[in-house]
Amino acid sequence: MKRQEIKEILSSEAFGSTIKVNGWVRTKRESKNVNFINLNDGTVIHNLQIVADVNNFDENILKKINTGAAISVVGELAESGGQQRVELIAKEIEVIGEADPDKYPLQPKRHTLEFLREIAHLRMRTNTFSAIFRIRHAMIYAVHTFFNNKGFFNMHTPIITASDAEGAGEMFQVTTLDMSNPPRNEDGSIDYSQDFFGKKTNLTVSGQLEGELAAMALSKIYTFGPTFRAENSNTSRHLAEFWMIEPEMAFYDINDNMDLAEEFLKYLIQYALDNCMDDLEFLSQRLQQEEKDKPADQRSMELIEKLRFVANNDFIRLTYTEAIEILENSKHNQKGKFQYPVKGFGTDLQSEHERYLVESHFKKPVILTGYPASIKAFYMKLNPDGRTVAAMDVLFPQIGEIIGGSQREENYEVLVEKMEKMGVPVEEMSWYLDTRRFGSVPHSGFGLGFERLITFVTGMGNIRDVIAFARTPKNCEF
RNA sequence: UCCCUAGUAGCUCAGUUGGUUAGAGCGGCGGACUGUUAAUCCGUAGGUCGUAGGUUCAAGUCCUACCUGGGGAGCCA
Repeated sequence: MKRQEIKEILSSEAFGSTIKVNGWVRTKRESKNVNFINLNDGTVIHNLQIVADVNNFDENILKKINTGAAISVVGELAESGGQQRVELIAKEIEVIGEADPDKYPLQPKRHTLEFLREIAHLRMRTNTFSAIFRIRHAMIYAVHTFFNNKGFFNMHTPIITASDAEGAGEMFQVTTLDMSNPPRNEDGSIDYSQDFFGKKTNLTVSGQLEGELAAMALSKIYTFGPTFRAENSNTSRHLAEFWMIEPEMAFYDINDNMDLAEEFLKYLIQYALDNCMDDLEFLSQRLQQEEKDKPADQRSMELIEKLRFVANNDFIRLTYTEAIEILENSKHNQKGKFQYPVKGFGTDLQSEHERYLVESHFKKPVILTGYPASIKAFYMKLNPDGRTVAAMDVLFPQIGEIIGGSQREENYEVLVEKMEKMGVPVEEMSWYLDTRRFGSVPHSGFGLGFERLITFVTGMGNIRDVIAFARTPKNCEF
């Protein structure tokens, strides 16, 4: 008999028909005459209630039906008199895999996210994490759908790279050399000519530079791949291994770039609202339980309301210079409430400043542009004023920078000059500079941290809870 | 990497100014009862108090170092 998935069973009208279902036991309630088993197979957040008449089953089988056990049930679909619409009256039950209740860590009780993080191999079996990973899948699908609909081409850019000039952070080295006895040059330095690729190599910190090469041929491309940063970052919004989406578009200026970024984010959020409502409602309820313990002024907007708000309202766009002005004139600053006082053009914006703009001043997502050239990467296009660049950061409440991007410097001479000024090795990058030598055009792109998006959409507080197995400093379990 | 904070039963926590045999709730197990909803009620087992040193007649409690978790900062997506 073919197994049916709980998602379809729960919307079925075929009362009286005999069906088979497989899944994992969430809870069992024992009565004198019947046992109630809540079964979940991960296809949907809701459980199917199995009703087992104790007189029809061997006591030893019922005893093995504990929280976490995998079972297969054949039974008759029936209307339920309880909280659920349908239930399954069991005729046959097979215990496929037992779960010793004395040892199985997930018991029917509230667990903290910190504890569940330690048992990440089992936490997908909880409502919270199964919801998160279903939403994560939907967002992956939505990313590809969005770009495909717009005529973008997906590029797989290299994971291993010899370029250490991307300037996006510390890199993980990739080597096959014997670490305890590496070959050495006469001066004592390591001889990488004997390494696998004949040179020093690392894991990629960004696919952008290769993405630019592709955009100079295919017009509009995007990458969606793993990204590795060996920064010693211990925060709720950083991972050493994460997934990044990087579109790159020829003939797009900074305004086209902003339009795309805003449309993209709204599309993704709307997609979640249209396709993941069951899971979002569950996560929302979970969050509201948590919020109950907080003082009223620290509570955040309800999850679904927040997502609708972002999907339906225009983002605020302003320049760095305007932002500095707002911050300088704010009562917050004049009362000295910023830990880092705002002192005119050139000061790098701190988290507290970004949060003030997004969460207190505008209460909306903000796109900041026109940053001082001195605090941004070499490849960003220099504005006519000669001191700012066409950079853009999209700032979201709670998570801060969700997108970072820019129009790229397409002028060969200007780019080389900036590289030399910032210590980027020009000769090693000649392949990159070729795009500016031959048929150079204005172009733009940005990077979206996928897990930061998922953090926002699910309302989770820690980025380690929206990736299956988080890699962070001193942590590479599973 | 820096600042703050925590580590006591499977989980979440309490444990007074250092003072006898270390407590609760949840979960587990046993039983009662019941078409139940994380069922309810009664009973029961379960702890090298993060690790290593130190102070003291006496340390879960005080001191030092280290490890790990959490919050914040920097770096960024």
